[in-house]
This record gives sequence, structure tokens and C-alpha cells, in this order.
Amino acid sequence: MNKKEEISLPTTEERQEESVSCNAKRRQILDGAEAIFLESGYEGASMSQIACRARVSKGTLYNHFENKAALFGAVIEDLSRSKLAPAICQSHLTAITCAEAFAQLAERFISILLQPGPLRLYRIIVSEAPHFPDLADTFWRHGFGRTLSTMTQWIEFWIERGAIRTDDPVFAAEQFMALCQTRLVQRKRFELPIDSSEEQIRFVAGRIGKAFVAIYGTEAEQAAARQA
Amino acid sequence: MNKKEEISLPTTEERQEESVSCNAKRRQILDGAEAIFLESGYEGASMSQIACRARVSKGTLYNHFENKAALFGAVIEDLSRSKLAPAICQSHLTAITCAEAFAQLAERFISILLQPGPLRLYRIIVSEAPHFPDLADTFWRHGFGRTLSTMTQWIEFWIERGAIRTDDPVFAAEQFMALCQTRLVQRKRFELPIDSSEEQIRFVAGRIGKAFVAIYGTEAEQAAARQA
Amino acid sequence: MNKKEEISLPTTEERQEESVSCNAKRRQILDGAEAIFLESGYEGASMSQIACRARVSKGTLYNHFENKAALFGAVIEDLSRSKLAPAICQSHLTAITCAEAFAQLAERFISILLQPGPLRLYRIIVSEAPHFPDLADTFWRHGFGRTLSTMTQWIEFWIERGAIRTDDPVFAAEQFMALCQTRLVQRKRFELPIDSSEEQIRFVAGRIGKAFVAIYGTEAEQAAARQA
Amino acid sequence: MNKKEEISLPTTEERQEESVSCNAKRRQILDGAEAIFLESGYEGASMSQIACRARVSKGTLYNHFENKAALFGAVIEDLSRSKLAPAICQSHLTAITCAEAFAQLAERFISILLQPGPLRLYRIIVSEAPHFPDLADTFWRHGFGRTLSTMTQWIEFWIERGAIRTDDPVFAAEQFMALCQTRLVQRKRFELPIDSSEEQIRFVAGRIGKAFVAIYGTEAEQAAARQA
DNA sequence: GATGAATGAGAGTTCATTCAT
DNA sequence: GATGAATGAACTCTCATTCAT
Repeated sequence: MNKKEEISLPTTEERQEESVSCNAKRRQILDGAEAIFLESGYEGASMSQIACRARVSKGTLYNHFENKAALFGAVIEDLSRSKLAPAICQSHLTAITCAEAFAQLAERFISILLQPGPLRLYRIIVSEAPHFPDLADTFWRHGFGRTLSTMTQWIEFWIERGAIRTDDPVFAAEQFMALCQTRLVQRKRFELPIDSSEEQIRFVAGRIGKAFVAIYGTEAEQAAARQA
Repeated sequence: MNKKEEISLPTTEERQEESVSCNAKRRQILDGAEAIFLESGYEGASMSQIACRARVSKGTLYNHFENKAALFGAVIEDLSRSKLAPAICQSHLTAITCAEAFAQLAERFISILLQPGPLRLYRIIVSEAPHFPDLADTFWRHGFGRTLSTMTQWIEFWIERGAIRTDDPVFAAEQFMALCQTRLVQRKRFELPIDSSEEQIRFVAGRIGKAFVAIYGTEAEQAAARQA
Repeated sequence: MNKKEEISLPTTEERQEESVSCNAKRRQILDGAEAIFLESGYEGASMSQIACRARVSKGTLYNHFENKAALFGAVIEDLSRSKLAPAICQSHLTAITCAEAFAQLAERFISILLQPGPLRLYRIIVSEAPHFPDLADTFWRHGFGRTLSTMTQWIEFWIERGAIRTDDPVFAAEQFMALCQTRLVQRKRFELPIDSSEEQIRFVAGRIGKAFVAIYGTEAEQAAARQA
Repeated sequence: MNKKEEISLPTTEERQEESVSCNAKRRQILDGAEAIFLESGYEGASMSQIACRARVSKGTLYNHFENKAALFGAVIEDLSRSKLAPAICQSHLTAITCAEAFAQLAERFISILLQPGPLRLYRIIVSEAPHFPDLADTFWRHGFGRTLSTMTQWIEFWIERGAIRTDDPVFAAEQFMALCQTRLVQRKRFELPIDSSEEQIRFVAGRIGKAFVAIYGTEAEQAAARQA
């Protein structure tokens, strides 16, 4: 663990089965709809706005999606699949110690959650989850679940190295994700004013890395951390 | 810390400046509007529904509130003030050790966050925060801020007792609140299926208590915790 | 029967229980809707057209009637009640012989059925009956049924006088109504070109009167008719 | 007239000038359109539904017919020609007396008018006649007119036999057709509940046969009928 | 102060029709 | 000739808001 090395998170296979032809319009609609839904929420968005933004007629919307709800479902699936999970998956980290590694992961995770896109996606999913039963499943399969799985694999990676010790790595992963919401993400979601400078993010992430090692680190690792 | 004692959280003064007369109707409207807004969201709620639920005419709504947005603002303020903060404030805890105390606090906090009311309030605030600039301030002053302040005082209480050590008790409080979202709260907000039985909540809360002491406990406290 | 006399058909009591106030708008809407529905049929009529013709806003339509179908139902009921039945009921006939009496009745009945209003009402009821189950009942209670009842009473009046003989006066009434559709009404409903001059109507009605006596007249009456 | 004999109604020449090739699609479209128009009416039917039912693309509809109205016109012509007139024409009757003969004819005619197809055709023609000027002519030439002509020939057949006497056989035919609507047909068109059992139809038809002879029968025939 | 009828803009959705393939 | 995606006008219906009573 004291040798600087390139570590790449395990990537998940990405489905690319979309038929190429005639899905241009669908893509165009999804892009427009994503923009409007994320801006205005489900109820706040109007099909006219979406048609306008997507540069298609309202009728075309209904040729491709049965109704507003179906379009919304497709939008969430597309966003969950394309935006959240890959962002975590394709990370490459450079870290010396375990605490630093988790600090870097936290930094990356926090940065993503603070971006306008993922932030709005969070808002709309939390807001609409009760009204769209399928939404939870979609988001789990393509978004949250995959992120959690990535985190878990990451933790298992450190367990193998003897730096982390836990009987429930999934719970640890969830705890790590929860920790990443400390201060910045949590406040941002309430639109409370925050200092989201890179330094501040690094500072919070650093504390999260240390906290995680304090909770789950082996004694050896904790001793090493105390010295650093 | 090893003597069982009744500990009451510090309570904050409650403003009671409401004029008594003629506010019955206002109260009635707020109650109706709260129910509808929490059920349907801001855009999803209609003034007709609200008037109906509040047993008032639509005109009366506009006699008391300038428009839908103003009514919504008043609803959020009322809910933030009356539901969230007091729920934490009025707690009485019975605890032996520091870890147990925080576990109990976590248990209480998680239970509240899982209740339908606070859950819906969270959804609507997160969803509408970007569209209502005042909302963040309102929620901070009456809800989140006060809860955070309570938590902070609670942590300072344990710092004085020598069980907790930190240079930034507010950050610690925020970290504790973040930890409380591990698994149950986080998943519930996405409407993912969870086991929200009392035992499960206590289990998660127990882990959170231990984690918190692992992060912030003094060496003495950590040693005591390790023995327990 | 050979003495000229004023005979008035039995009139049915008319309900006037409509509350006077605040039904002006309803009346206004019904008038507009009747005009449009009769012109364009149910599907062909649009709520915008109706609102326009009734000189009210579209919203007002929906304040008074739940939806288009309900408005249509109300229109049919109003027309059935106010236009068809009374037209027959309030008739006063001057007749010498039985055949003449039925000829006069036929003349009046045919004239009504050829008027634009009743003609259009017939068209729309026949057209929409399968799609509006309640419509048949409404039309029966306020329109067809009452007309048939009036006709039946009229026939019984002549049975008492010994001019008509039948064991089933209702069937006779229905047969009389069917006869009244000979040539003019039947063709008019198909928009075939007809001569609807007063003389032509009187000619057809005269044949119907004679035919009816030929079918149902007592021998005495038939002998009288043959002489005339 | 007292000898049982097979009597066949005079048939009218049928046009078969349809070009054979490439009219399969046209036939396919007409079949689909007939089904939909009869179910839903003109305004209620959509070109999409029709295309779907006809197993054809929407574009093909417009390759064969200029627009919805033209397609509707073609449908009515096809139905008038193929369904109504032939049904009457191809009848073979077995009758002893004149009254029986007309009773049988009435029975057949009533049965046809009560069938779903002709009933729906009647509804749609009566409903749309004012909006489609050509429709009346089409229906006259291929439907009503031919039926009336058939009926007239039939009456002239009985005039020649000395059983019927009238100076206007066309009017008599129209009166017979009107009589056939007594009770059953008339009520069915309003969707009023009726007993349309074979016995009931035969009963009504019997009365109509007798009525017709009562109106138009020669004295000899009436005497014969009175004995029967 | 309370009412609820009236408003008209705008929501989601459907439709007859066109046209590039 | 057959297709079906694209169109935009028009449809039914809802909404926040007003105002005479």
C-alpha cells in the first residue's frame, strides 16, 4: 500500500445494443426531454416545452412514447444508465494509502453529486419515486445499484489487501456513500449556500477518507493512518 | 459515562407570536395545503384540491395568501418549524455509554426520517428548492439549521464529558446526520424496498453509534467501546 | 262523431321545479349546446364551438357539466322534454269523422317530424343511442314514451266512441306512428328530395287517416268512411 | 292464390364492372373501413383505426381514396349496394294468401332491419345524410330506391292477381315499408328494449300483412282474409 | 371576510394528412 | 404502389386567478 500505483476500478459491461438507424429522433427527443424534466420536474415540464426543446413536433413525441409518463420513465432510465454509474465506474485513482484512496474516491463522488446534472437527477428521482413505482427499480438497476456494487467491489479490493476489515462490505459501501453527503452534498440539495471550491471538496473528502478508515480500518492501517 | 442518567436535549425557545384571533381560518388552510402539497408536490397540487381539503372556498385561499407560491412558502415554514425540529428537540435519552447515546439518537433520528410526513417534506424541499429561493432560508432557520444546532450542542455535551474530541463539532454533527442516512433512509428516499422494522433500525443505529465513536471518540472512550 | 267539436288531447303535467336563480347560465349553455350538437352530431361538435355559441368560456362549460358526455345527456333530456312531447300534447283538433281526426293528427305529427329541430333530434338520437345507454331511457321517459302514451289515449278516446276497435291500443298507436313516416318523413330522414308543401302533407295525412280506419275501424265506421 | 307456389322476387341486374387487378387492396380497405365506420360513425372513426383494421398503412389509404370523406362515400356506396338491396331481392317466398305473402315479406324485411349491419347502416346514413349531399343519391340508387322498386314490383304482382287495388303502387310500397317499422324496428333504432324473438317478429309481421290487406285489398280479398 | 361562478391560457393527447424512402 | 414517421391544428379538460355578491 505504500507503493504508488495506478488502480482502476472494475468496470461493468455497457450495453450498446441500440439499433443505429431511426433512433436519431428518439435520441433527439430524449435529450430535449432530459433537459426540460431536470429543469422543471415531472409536473412542471410540459410536452410542448419538450417538443420545442427537442426541435420536433408534439405529435412526434407521441409517435415515440406512449405518453408523458412513459417518456419520463425512458428519460430516467437513460440518465441513470448514462450519467451516474459510468461516472464512477470509469475512474482511475492514484493513491498511496488506504485513507488517501477513499479520500480520492470521496472527492470524485462528491464532485459528481454536486454537478448540476446528477444533482437535478437526484431531486427528480426523490421527488417522483412515490408516483412512479417502476422508477425505483430502473434507478436501482442502472444507477444506485451499480454504483453501490462498484463501491462494494472497491472495498473488497482493500479487504484483500488487509487494510479494511468488515463482515458486511455492502453496508460499509452504503456507509461510505452516506458519509460522502456530509456538509457539501447534503446542504447543496437544500440549496443552502456552500463553498464548493476544489479545496473545500478535497478537505471534506479527506476527512471522509480518515473517518472511513477509523471505522473499518485494520489495526495496522489505523496505526499507519495515525502516523501520516 | 457509566452511570445511567436521564439526559434531556437542550430545547430551543419557540416563537408564539401568532395573533390569536382570526387565524383559525389560516390554520385550517395551512392544514389542508400541507396535506395536499405533501401528497402531490408543488406543481401536482391544485388550489381547488387544497380549498376542498381545507373546507374553504377558493376565494378564501386568496384572501389569506397572495398566490400559490406564497401559500407553499407558508406551508414549508410551518412544517419546518412544527414537525422536524421539535421532534428532535423534545427527545429524552437514556444511555450508559457514549456509543449507546449516539446509537439512541441515531435510532430516534432515523425513525423520524422514515415517517411519511418528514419523508414527504424532504422530497418536496429537495425538489422545489431550486425554484423557491426563500425556501432554503426558511428551511434552514426553522428546520435543518435548528436540528443541526441541536446535534451540535449534543456533541459539545459529550466533548465536555471527555468522550468525544473534535475541533469542529458542527462538522461532526453534519457527519452524524449523514451517517444516519446509511442504508435505510437513503434507500427509502428512492423508494427501494427496505426492512424498516424496529430491530433493523436499532441495528443500523447501533453501527452508526459505534462508527461515530470510532471517528471522534477519545482514546479512552474507544478503549471502553472496544471492551463493550 | 258527425258533430263538429273541439277535442283536446289529454295533456300531461309538466314539471316546472327548476330553481329560478343561477340557472340562467345553465340555460344559456344548454341552448348553445343544443344548437351545436344538432348541427354537428356528438363527435362532430366541439366544446370550443359550444362555448363560443353559448357566449361563455370553456371553463364555464365544465363548471356546469362534468364533461362532454354529461352535457350531451342534459341536452337530449332537455330537448326530449321540451320539444317533442309538448308539441303533440298541446294540440287541439277540429274533426268531423274518425278518419278525419286521425288525418289531422297525422298531419300535425308529420309536420313536427319534418321540422328541422325534431328531425335533427331524431338523427342524433338514432346515431348515438348505441354509445349512450342512458339516452334511450331519457328519450323514452320524456319523448317517445310520452308521445306514444298520448297517442294511445287518443285511440282509447275513439274506442270509447265506438269508432275504433282493437285489443291492443298501444300497438295500434305504434302502428299509427309508423304510418306517419310514409313517404315524407322516411325520405326526409335520408335527405331525399320531397315535396313538403302543406297540400302534400295533408294529402299523405289523409291517406294515413283512411288507412288507419281501414285497419282498426269498426264496421260502422268503415261503412261511414266508404260513403265519405 | 290458394295454391302453394314458389315465388321469387324480381331481381335487378348487378353491376360487375370492377377491374379485377389491383383492387384487392381497395377491397381490403373498404372492408376495414366499413367495420370501423359502422362501429364508430363518421366522426368517431379515425383513419388510423381503419388502416389498422384493414391491415394497411395509413399512406395506402390515401393512395386509394382522396380523403376520409371520399372513403366514407365509397363505403356507403359499397354497403348500400352489397348489403341492403340484395337481401330483399334474393328472397323466395312461400305463401298461400295475399295477407300471408305480405306477412312473410314483412317478416323478412323486419329481420333484416333488425340485424346489426343494416341497423348500423341506417344509423350512420340518417346521421350523416345532411353532411354528405351525395350520400342521399348514392343510397337512393343502390339501397332505398332499389328496395322500394322491388317492393313496388311485388305489389304490382298482386295487383295483377286481383288481390290488391291501388292507383299508386309506389305509395303503397312506401306505406308497407313504414308499417314494417311498427314497434320492433322503430324501438330498436332508439335502443329501447324489445323482444326480437322469431315468434314476436312473426306476430308483428302477421299484423302488418293483415293491415296491408285491410288498406289495399280488393273486397274479394278482404272477405277471404276475414274468413281466414 | 367569505364565497364560488367565470375566465382564458395552457395542459396532455389525437387526428387527418403529407412525403421521403 | 406501399410505407410509417412527422406534422401542427384542434380536441377535451384543468388550472390559477379574479370579482361581483
